[in-house]
Amino acid sequence: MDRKNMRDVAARAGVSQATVSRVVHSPHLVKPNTRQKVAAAMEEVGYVYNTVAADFTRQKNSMIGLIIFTVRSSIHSELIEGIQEELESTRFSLVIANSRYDEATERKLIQLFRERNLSGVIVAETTDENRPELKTLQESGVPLVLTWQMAADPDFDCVGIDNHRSAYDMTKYLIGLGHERIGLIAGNFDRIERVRQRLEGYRRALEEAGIAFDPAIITRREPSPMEGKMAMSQLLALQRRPTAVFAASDALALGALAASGEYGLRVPDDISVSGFDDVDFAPFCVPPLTTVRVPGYEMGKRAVRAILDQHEWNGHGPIRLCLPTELVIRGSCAAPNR
Amino acid sequence: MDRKNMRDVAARAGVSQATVSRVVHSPHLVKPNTRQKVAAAMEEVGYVYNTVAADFTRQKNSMIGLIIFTVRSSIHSELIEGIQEELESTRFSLVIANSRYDEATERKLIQLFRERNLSGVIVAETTDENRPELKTLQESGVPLVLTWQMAADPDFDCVGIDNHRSAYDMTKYLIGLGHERIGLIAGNFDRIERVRQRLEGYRRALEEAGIAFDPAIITRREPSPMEGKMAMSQLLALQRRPTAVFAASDALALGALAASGEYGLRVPDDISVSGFDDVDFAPFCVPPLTTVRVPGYEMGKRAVRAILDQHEWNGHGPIRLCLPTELVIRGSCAAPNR
DNA sequence: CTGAAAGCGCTTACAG
DNA sequence: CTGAAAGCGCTTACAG
Repeated sequence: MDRKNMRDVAARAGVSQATVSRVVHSPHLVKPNTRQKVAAAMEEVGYVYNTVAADFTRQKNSMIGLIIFTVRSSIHSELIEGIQEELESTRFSLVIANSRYDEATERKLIQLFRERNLSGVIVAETTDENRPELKTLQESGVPLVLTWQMAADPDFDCVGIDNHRSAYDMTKYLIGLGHERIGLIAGNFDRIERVRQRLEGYRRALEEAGIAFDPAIITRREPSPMEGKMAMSQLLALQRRPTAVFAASDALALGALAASGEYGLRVPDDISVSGFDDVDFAPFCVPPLTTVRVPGYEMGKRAVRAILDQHEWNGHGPIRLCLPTELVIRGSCAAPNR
Repeated sequence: MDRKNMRDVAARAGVSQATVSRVVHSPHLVKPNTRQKVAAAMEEVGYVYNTVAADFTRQKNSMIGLIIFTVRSSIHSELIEGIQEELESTRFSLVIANSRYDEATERKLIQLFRERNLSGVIVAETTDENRPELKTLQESGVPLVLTWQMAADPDFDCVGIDNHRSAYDMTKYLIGLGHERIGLIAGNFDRIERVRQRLEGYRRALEEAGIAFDPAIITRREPSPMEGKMAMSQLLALQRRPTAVFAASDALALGALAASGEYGLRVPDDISVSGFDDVDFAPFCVPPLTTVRVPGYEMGKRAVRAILDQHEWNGHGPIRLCLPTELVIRGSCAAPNR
C-alpha cells in the first residue's frame, strides 16, 4: 500500500490539489461543502500529510533545535520539558544536539543544524570556542536564543538568569553566617561563560566582605555527584580547609555531602555545603540542600516564545530576558563551628 | 545574501548540478580534479547543504524519533545519551516527542511523527492505550523499537530488559534477608506494560516463598521523589506496616528514604528500602541505595543499531534483545528488626 | 471560492 | 566520469 498524496485525495474528491492543500492550512478559504468532500476523501484514501515536503516547499523546517552538552541533569530536563510544553500548541518539533561536552562534536552539530534549515535554535550550553559558529548560524537567519545566562555579547538574544548575582547572593549568605573560608566547586570556567559568571559573583561577594580570594579552595569539575565527591575530598584534605563549600550545581553538592560524611564531618554542624539549581532531589538530600532555585521550566517556555516572537516580528529588536532566581535556605548550611 | 544552492556551485565550478551532488554523496564517482574544482566553488559561494531538500527527494527524513513520557529522570537521560552517541557517526538527528504523561499528547505526537517520514522511532515509554497507534506507525514502514522492556506482543521489535525477572530478583533478595512484609511503590501498572511486568515479578517471588500478596501495601505513583515520600508515609502509617519497601524507581526510593527519616525510622535498621534503575545519585543516598542496575546508555546505543540494521536488511526478522540487569547491593537493606 | 501552474533544491536512473 | 532531465509532494501567487 503506497502512501497517498494530495493529488490522490484531490482525484477522489473531484477537486484540485490546491484545494486539498487549502483544506489543510486555511480551511476558512474553502466552502464548507467542499471541505467536507475533501475531508471524506482524505479519510477514504488514508491520507497522511507530508511534513517534509511542506517544509521543503516553505523553505523552512518546522523544527526547533536544542544545543546542549548533556541531558544528564534534572535542570536541563526541566528546560526541555518547558520547551516541549510550549511547542505543543505549535506545529514545531524539537531536535536535540547533544555534544556530550565535546567541542568538535558540538561544532559538527551546529553545522548539521545549519543544513537543516531550522526555524530556531535554543542554546542550553556551549563552550566559548563555538560562539563564532553560533554567530554564523544566527547570521544565516536562524532565530537563536541563549539560555541559562545573559551573554556579555549583546548580539545574542538571551532568556537566562543572572549567574553573577545568584552566586553573589549565595556567597554573601554564607559570609553572613560567619564563614570566612568558603570553598567553591565550579564547572569549567575557562570554557563556559555561565560558569565564569558564577565564579565572578562568588569573587565579588568575597571582595565586598574583605575576604581574600584563595585559588587553593577553588576546584573545577564536571557536574556529576562523583566529581563533587572527589572535589570535596580534595578540599577537606587541605591544611586550612574551608568551613563552607559552595558547589555550583546540586549534583556536585550531593557528592560533596557524601564526601563530608565519609570524612566524619557532620553537615551543617562541622561544615556547610550549598548547591545551585534546586533540582528535584535537593530537598531530599541529607540534610536538605540549601541552594539557588533556577526556573528551568519557565526558561524553556520563554525561550520558545522568544523564537516564535522573532518569527512574527521578523527579527525586530533584541530579546534579553533575565528570569529571577531565589536563594532556597534548607538545612545544609549553618554558622561555622569554632 | 541569499542562500546558495547546488546550481550556484555548479555554475561557479563549470560543471553540472548532478556532479555537485555526486561530490557530496559519492565523491569516489567523481574525477579528483573535478572534485577539487567543486569543493573550491562550494567554499567560494559559501554553500550550505540543504538537508530538507535532500530528505524530501529521498522520501525519507534523516531523523530518528524518540517517544518518551518525561526527560526528568536520569535513567532516561542515559538512554538519550546512548542514542546520541550512536547517532553521531551517521547523518541522523534525534527528534524528541515528550508527552509529559498525557495520553492524548502522546497520540498527537505519534501522528506528527508519521507525517514527518522518520527513518525510525525509538519508544522509551508509552501507555498501553497507544499501542495501536504505534502499530500503525510501524505498518506504515517505519522501523520501530521498544525499549525498557520485552513487549508481550511479538510484533514489536524490542531492545529492553527483563523487568519481571529484575523485580523478582530484588524481591527474592529482600525475602532472603528475612522480610515477609514487603511493600511496593510502583508506577502506573494499569497503563504501562513495563511497570506491570515488575509488579508480576514481585508477585511471583512472594508466591514462591509462600507469602500472601497484600494489595494494601502496594501503591501506584508517578516517579518523583515527592510521590515516593508520600507513598512511603502512607505505608508507614499502616497498622501492620512493611519491614521492607521496594520502590520501582530510584526517584521514588529517594523520597521513601526521606519519609522514613521523618518517621523516626533508621534505614536499614528499622526499615529496608530498595530502588530500581541505579541512577547517578543512588550511591550518594543516605544510606547508599540498594537497587537494580539498568543499562540505559547501552540500551540507547543498541536501539539505534537495531533501527540502522533494519534499514540495511530492509526489515528482515524481528529484533528481540534483552539486556542484562544486575542487583546492586549497597546499604539500604538489611534483615528485619524484630 | 477554486483551478492551473510554477517552483522549492535536491537525487537518481538513463545516456553518452 | 559527466550531463540532461524527471520527479519527489507540497505551497502560493495569479487568474478567473
